[in-house]
Amino acid sequence: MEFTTREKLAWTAAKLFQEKGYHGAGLAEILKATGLPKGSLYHHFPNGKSDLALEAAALAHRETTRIIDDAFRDASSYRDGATTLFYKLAKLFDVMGKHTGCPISNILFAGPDHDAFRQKSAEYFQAWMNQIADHAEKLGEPRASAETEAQRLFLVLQGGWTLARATENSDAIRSLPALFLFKNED
Amino acid sequence: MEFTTREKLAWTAAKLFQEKGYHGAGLAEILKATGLPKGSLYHHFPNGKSDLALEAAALAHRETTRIIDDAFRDASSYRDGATTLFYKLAKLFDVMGKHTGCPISNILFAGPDHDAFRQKSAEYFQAWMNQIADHAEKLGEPRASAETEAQRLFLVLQGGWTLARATENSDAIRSLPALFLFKNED
DNA sequence: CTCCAATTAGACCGAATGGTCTAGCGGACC
DNA sequence: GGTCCGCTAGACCATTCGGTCTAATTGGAG
Repeated sequence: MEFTTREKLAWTAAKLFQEKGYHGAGLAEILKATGLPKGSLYHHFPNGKSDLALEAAALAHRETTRIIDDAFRDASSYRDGATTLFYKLAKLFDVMGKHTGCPISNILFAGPDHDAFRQKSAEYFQAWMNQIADHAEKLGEPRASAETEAQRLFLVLQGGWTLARATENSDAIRSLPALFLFKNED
Repeated sequence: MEFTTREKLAWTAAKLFQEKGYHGAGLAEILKATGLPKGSLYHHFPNGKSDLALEAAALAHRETTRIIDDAFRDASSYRDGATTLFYKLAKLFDVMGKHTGCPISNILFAGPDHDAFRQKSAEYFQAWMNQIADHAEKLGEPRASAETEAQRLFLVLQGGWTLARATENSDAIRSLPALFLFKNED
């Protein structure tokens, strides 16, 4: 994997912020994990920690967007795609070490600039739901129903991830399809 | 409201931890909000911040337990009780200032003693789900279905609360009954 | 090779952090 | 009224925090 210095910083920060939250992860810790000196950080992110957090959140957002598209690309139905997505995310949770939370809320809810950060989180969440709704529509759901389903999926995923984190067990995420995808009309 | 010094500390800490997370809220800030000196804190909580956080989480847990019981006490059906619960929590979210997260995850996920804190969170979450399942059973649901419904309610609530926080709007919580309580079998 | 901008390197800083410690207040009890 | 003890009060401490600054290094262009 070829990472530029800037990318290395953002990825490492994203991982640590997701585990410990914005205030829980210190610059020294992030720098030590990358092996880079402080000068590099402030060269690439002139505003320091808050810039880094914003970039880390943007990175996590793009990555998640990619995972969603992957899950739905070859899906034959909305249910199929959603189930694939849950399984992909459960696997991601395991790979990340079972201690990570939702990147967006962990990075952006507790940060400084309370309002700017919070606004970004709402924007990212909405983007995910729109993206999922688009896939649902493409797979045959009427638009209104597609949007409802997308919101349901998002809500449930947040809850499942939280429970997985508390129990250190990704089964909480894997059980979501059974709980939410196969009890409803059509 | 008659508060002992210890209670005042725990309540204030709970509120600030919920808004800013364990590391986001400093002792100085908590102390300033209560008007108490540092000596009082370390008299009542010899282990300092981590003790205080544990007590704050326990407090939030008991309070939530009380709200759940209240919501289901006079309910004529599970749906009825669950709907009341969502509305009560939406109101709580508004009263708390629209910036609070789930007390348990905000206090316990990011704290020190990683494992002890995490274990407590799993314990509290499970207690809530058991409590809701008991209410569901009492209201006529078969045990297995009651447990499933309780888990569904918990997951959805976590997600709804997160979305409410991002949008600063409790409607995300108020819309949960429509999204999850009225589309299923029976 | 020379030069120059981009980047790395890390010493250094003031402020804030969680935590310790001693002094003293004030009510209960004899 | 004196003494004792639970609690309040806040000065003080070492450490860590995010952030700044200057010097060394690197790599490409001429």
